[in-house]
Amino acid sequence: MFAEIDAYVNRCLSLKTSEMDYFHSILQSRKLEKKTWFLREGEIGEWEAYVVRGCLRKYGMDDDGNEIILQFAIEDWWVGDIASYSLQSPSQVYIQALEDSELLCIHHYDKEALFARVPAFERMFRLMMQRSYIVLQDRFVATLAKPADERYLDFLEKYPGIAGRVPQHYIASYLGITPEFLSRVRARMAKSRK
Amino acid sequence: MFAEIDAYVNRCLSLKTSEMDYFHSILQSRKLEKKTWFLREGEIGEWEAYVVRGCLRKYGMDDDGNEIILQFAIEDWWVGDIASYSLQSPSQVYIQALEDSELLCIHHYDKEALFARVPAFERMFRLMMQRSYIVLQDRFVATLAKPADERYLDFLEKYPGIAGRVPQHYIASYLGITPEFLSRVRARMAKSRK
DNA sequence: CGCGACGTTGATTTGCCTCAACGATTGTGG
DNA sequence: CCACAATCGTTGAGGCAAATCAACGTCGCG
Repeated sequence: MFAEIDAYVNRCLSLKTSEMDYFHSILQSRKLEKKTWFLREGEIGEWEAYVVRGCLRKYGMDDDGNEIILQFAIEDWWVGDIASYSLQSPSQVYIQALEDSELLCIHHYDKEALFARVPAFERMFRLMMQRSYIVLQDRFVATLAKPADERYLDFLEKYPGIAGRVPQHYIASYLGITPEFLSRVRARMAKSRK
Repeated sequence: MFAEIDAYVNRCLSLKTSEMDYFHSILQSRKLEKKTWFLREGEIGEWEAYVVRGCLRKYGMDDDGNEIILQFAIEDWWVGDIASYSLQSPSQVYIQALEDSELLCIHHYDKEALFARVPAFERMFRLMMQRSYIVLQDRFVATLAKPADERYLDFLEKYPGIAGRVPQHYIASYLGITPEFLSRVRARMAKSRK
């Protein structure tokens, strides 16, 4: 049950058994059915989750009611609304399972207690935030600087595991384009490859 | 000399005098003249900087040679290329002073040593990364979801201190539009306000 | 079977870009 | 202190990438 997350932790830290045991003791296992929500807009993001199995999406709504996908989370990723979680303020995003999923969840309070008791975990979550930031910045630059077809190819290359796993219109949203336009991009690409 | 950064630290941590002294001992004061670079593309980002006084911009280049502004850094902000700094790999961005500036710089190795000696600093930099991530995510969503004129108004409201301080075409770049288009946006707004 | 979720395609529109020319301001060397 | 060059902002004409709106085919599934 803890095999995957332990490997994740050990990639960043080296801990005593007792510290690892404490970490395990605050994790809560949870199963999430396809199409159910882990977090809804307006709720306080009290939980952060490590994905053991499955696939989720984090998304927000713009003023016209269009969804904007902020993140896909598959195995070995963390997902949560950092803004809401850290400020304990109402969330502006939704987090929803796209497949039946298995999570290990950590509560805000338990995380703070964890930091107090095993400060090394500050490091793990710092490194996690750093990686998230780098990924987001790359994506931001690409969205401004590259046309949609290149961004689509980049996505296929970077996340081959996700592309075949989620509906196409979610990928369009992740890329910052409409489903219709992604369809045209693909049609154009298929034609030019012949 | 350390007044501002000490206040920054004390907002996150409470430290002993000896720990603070050690922190001071690894900081290196540096002045940067207007239009000179703190970091250039291709260099390794060995330094991270706290801005005591002045104003800098961090920017990348797209394939057509257009600049994309990733961040403005004024007083009480940190600036550095996290990707290059944490991976010690060649930077893809430039960091340049827009005014004569005064920085407190910390070297990659000294930061690691600091973490080893005073683990509480992991917390400070974790919180810093979190805030940066939240800001970037907001900006990303706005760039996808809102038209340029709204983003411009948001910017004026959010960073009144920056808007009057840097050339307009840098703000355009920050907003993800061309200088010409920002000029038109402003013209339109001035007309409709009459 | 019938219905909803999904992808495709066509016609039209639009937000923003490109290129180009032009004043105004700033800064700088002689 | 002036002359000249950058730098900066504005404006116009034309173009393009992507959005919008709408219709239609196709699956998977209760």
